[in-house]
Amino acid sequence: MDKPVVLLTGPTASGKSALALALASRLESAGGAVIINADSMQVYRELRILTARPSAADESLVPHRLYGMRPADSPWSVAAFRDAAAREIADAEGRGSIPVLVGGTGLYLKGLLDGIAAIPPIPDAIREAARARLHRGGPEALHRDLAAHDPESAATLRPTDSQRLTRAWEVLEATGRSLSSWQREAAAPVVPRERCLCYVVETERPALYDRIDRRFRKMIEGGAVDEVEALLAQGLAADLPVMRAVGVPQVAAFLRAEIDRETMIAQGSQATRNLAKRQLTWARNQMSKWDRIAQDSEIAVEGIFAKIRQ
RNA sequence: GCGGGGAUGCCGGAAUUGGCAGACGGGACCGCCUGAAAAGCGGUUGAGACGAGUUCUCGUACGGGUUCGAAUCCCGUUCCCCGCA
Repeated sequence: MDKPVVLLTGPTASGKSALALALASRLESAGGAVIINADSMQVYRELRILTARPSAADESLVPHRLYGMRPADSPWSVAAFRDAAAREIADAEGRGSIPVLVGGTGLYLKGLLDGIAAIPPIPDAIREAARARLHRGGPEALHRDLAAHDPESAATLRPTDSQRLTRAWEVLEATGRSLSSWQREAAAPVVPRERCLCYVVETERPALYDRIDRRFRKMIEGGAVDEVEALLAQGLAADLPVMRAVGVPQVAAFLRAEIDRETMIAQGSQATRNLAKRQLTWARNQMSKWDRIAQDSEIAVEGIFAKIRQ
């Protein structure tokens, strides 16, 4: 029988990475494991501290893939992840290792299990034109324009949802087809669900929020400000995904002397808690069938290990 | 002690200067999610009651008063801030 693929998720600061590391170490005797990043921000090379990426020491213990391999000016995406993860999973299995995908980006994991519409890449010029249109007329105007040319997609989007409206517009412009029609087509899963062992790390919310607060402060004390300063020194476009990583806007405001250090820490912690809240909502509703595992690594690791040996 | 200013949901703060208190923002909670997802977006949120909704009662530090009507005006009390002693 095929070896399983392990998927591990949970809110930020829930201890996913440590759990993955413990599990991968435990799997040494069973052919080994490869940890594959399913997080939208830990891919960016420039942000190790702020994204709580596994340390170099951790990476030396067990093979880690898709971490810090993307320069800040090259946007990652769910489609890029799907393709890269498919390669990494196949590669790991080719060597008899068990792929362990870890990350808090629910959409990426969904893309892996359910697939994603086969929309071709959109040329940069069209993407930029769509954004320019948004900035010129605002989301309501974009919604009206979209409704005139693609009523089906427009009907599914709120006039305030600037991001999805822009996406629908650029897809229509580039492909001549409605985003809705693309999304109606059956998408191909990367891994069949039957082969996956899917886990959500369970957390107590007050304790999680507390851990988030302490961790963000520690990030700042541990060099996050320098990290962002170096990133900003590259003079990249402000709308790149990496610029929206939790902490980057807050540290940037501090560097511009708009807020003081404590305000930066308070706002960064707050943004992280807001993220965790959204991740919890996603897990509760989109991953309701996934197994829940305790934060305690020993128990969790043994539970997953036993399941793999079956 | 004297003079001046202030006290409004969990928080910051609105309220045409006597006319629907709590706008707007934040937080919290609930939810949406197909190539930016650590993103983007929606809902609820003063308290209580019942027949459960276009319902009723209470509610702007506390106690009185004026008025058809008070967060707003008057008197007293408490606390906070600023200035002077």
